[in-house]
Amino acid sequence: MPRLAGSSKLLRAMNESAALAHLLEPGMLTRADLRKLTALSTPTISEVLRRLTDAHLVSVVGYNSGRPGPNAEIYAVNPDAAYAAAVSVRDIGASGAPSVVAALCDLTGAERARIESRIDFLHTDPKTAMVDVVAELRERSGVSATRLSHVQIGVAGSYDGRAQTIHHVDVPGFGRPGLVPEIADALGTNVGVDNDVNLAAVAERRRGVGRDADGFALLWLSQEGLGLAIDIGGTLLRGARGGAGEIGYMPLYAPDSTHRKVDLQDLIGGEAILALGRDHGIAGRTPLEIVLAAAGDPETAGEFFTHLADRIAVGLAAVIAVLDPSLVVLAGPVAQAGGQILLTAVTGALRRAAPLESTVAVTTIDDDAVLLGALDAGLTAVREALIAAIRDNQA
Amino acid sequence: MPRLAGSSKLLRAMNESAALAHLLEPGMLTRADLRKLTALSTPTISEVLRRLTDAHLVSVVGYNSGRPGPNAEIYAVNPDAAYAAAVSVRDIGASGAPSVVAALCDLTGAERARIESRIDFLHTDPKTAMVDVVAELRERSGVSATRLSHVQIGVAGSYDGRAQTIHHVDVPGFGRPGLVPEIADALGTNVGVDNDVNLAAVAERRRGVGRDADGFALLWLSQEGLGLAIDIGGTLLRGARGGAGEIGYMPLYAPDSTHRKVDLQDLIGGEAILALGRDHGIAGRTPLEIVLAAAGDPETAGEFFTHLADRIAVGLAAVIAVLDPSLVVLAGPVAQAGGQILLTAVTGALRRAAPLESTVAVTTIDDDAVLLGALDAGLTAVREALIAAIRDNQA
DNA sequence: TAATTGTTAGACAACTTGCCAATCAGGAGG
DNA sequence: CCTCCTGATTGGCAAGTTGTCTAACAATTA
Repeated sequence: MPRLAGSSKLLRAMNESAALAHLLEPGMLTRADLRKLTALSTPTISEVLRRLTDAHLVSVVGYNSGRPGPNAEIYAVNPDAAYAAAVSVRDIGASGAPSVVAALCDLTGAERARIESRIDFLHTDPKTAMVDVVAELRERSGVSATRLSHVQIGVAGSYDGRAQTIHHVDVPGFGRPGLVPEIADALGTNVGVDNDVNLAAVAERRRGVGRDADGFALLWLSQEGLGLAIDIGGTLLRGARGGAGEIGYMPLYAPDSTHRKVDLQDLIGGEAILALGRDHGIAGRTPLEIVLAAAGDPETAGEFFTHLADRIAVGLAAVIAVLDPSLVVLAGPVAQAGGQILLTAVTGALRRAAPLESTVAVTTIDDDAVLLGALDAGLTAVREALIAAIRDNQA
Repeated sequence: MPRLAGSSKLLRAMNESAALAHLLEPGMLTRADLRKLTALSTPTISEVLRRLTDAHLVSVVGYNSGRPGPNAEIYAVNPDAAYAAAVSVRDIGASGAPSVVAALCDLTGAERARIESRIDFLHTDPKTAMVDVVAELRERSGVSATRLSHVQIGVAGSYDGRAQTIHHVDVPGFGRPGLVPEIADALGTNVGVDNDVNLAAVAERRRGVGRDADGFALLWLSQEGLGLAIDIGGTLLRGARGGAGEIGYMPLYAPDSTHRKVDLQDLIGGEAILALGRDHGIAGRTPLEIVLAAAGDPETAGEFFTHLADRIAVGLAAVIAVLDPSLVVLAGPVAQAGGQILLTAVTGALRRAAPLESTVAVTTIDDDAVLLGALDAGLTAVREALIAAIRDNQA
């Protein structure tokens, strides 16, 4: 595919990139390992490593012992070569949960700082909020501004990468056109924005049940709403204007037009779960409380989850018919609360409703999936930037 | 991305590949053109072209005149360097239309032969049928077996590339596991199989309204059934088992459970169109006849197409919610018969039903879209094989 | 002693720069 | 109108540069 042409300089750049790439996917590698991985000769590997260490990108972290001969040097990427930060922004809601969660990690992915705070975006400008949060992250972890190369923002809304604008956001101020470039400018780093559900899918791909899947669809059920993320071989499907997966607005077919227009949000959104809970006599003020209560009450649980699963299957059947994913992941606070009971219910409902069989699973991520996914996304952005920089600076 | 490493041989291979790739996307190029495209120096370009001509992959096709200096040689890819064939297989049906349409083209895409025939697969083994058809194509065009490097088969069914098996086929015999490798073995070429709708989308991408789209969804409405193809930046989304886009089986939500289970096929499949025609008093024995009759009868047409469009919008709304395509293409014989009237009706219906706005268009391909798409797909396979062969033979 | 690590030296392959001859278009002069 | 000169372009050749590979070697450890 890459119809790339060039001279020996390109060759060197490629070889360095390849070595760095192998060292980045968490590897403590000796020269011999790299020789096998890249099929380069010993002198070349030595030269490449010399350059990378000179650039402070990799360093010797240990020595291999126990085998005949000199102890081989073990190389690893320098954790402090670059950092990535992630900020997860969500609507405050009634729950009083923190509206901003942020973290910073080094090049190996180790988390160095985390902040949770309640910012009222009705009275705070998004740009200054982002700048302040990132500044505090840097302060707490002692990271200089120059070494922080990417900030990944996650927000509930669809991000139009072409227009660099966030659509369908509930959080005040974030819909303003031109905001993202402004933030990038103020931060002095690269800034990525993505849908929160998409970022949760990134986390699921790297650390969750999606690790070995060649693709999956992730249905996110939260207090506020629902969303879908589509992972195809590790890359996310975003759609023309970032609107892919906005299935909350998916209209449902009603044969007799006397019914008012129904969409999927009406079926499995927060309000719908509240109503469904009431119908089954389950107490709870929020959707999450209801699902938790149902999961803890085996008697009524079955009925409740069967009905909920039938509704979920309505949406998933359409998704499966269109995408044929090998795996469907249920995630988000509500789905996580439903746990195994919900999983078996949905599996059964899908077997009845969907023509193609897909494996269904519940997320295995306990931590804040959106934040972790944002960290992961930021990290890969940093790594690709490093590799590309090496490829270009010398070409 | 390609963390490729190597030595000078790789470099030469890459440069030759790059030059060939530029010559393949239909280009009559001089050395100077290639210099600008590849950023290589004159001696290198000369050497590369010398090798490519020695391999009979490219040749001088003319001379550039009118400018000062010697007339520059114009190079182009040798049309006879390799050939691709395409076979479109469809169920015979009641129409008596040919069940097999096949064509063969050279490396530039020029069609050299085309065959239409009626093969009754109840009494003919698919393998021998394919071999015979390809043999006749070769005979008519005078192409030797060694130069035919790829045969692309299109069939109404989902192809599982991993298991190399065709699922959900109506044509007898084609569902047999192991058939595709057998055909490839008998033909002695590479064989690709794909869904007919997917191939129509390939044609739409290369020669139709999808040419400049960064992605589109193509809804195929034919006499027999319906299908969806999803193009994302030029690559087709096939799903885990090739089942992506099988929206005929997409179940529709019926609020009151007294209704029997309805799927999209029941709404806009052939039978449904027949029934809809009857309801509107439109005569016709086949769905195509009905739509043609409706399109020719302005009085009842409006009503008919409005109702049909409403139903189409039901399916498309789900697709749009999941994928957010920038363009939706209506294709297939039925959609083509509906033409502009259907287009405006669907556009209106979608504006009412779908939350995201997508442009809708009708296919602009008059010829057999599936066959043309199969040719295109086969051609790109041949080209990529050529490029890869150059890249590998010398690496 | 044998195996392994990492360095050094020389050879090889491929690309680039710089130079040169050959070629063609256009304009000036006879 | 014909001829010749100028300028631009094409393509080839030689020398130089860059980068990798093979091979030999010193050093180290079980």
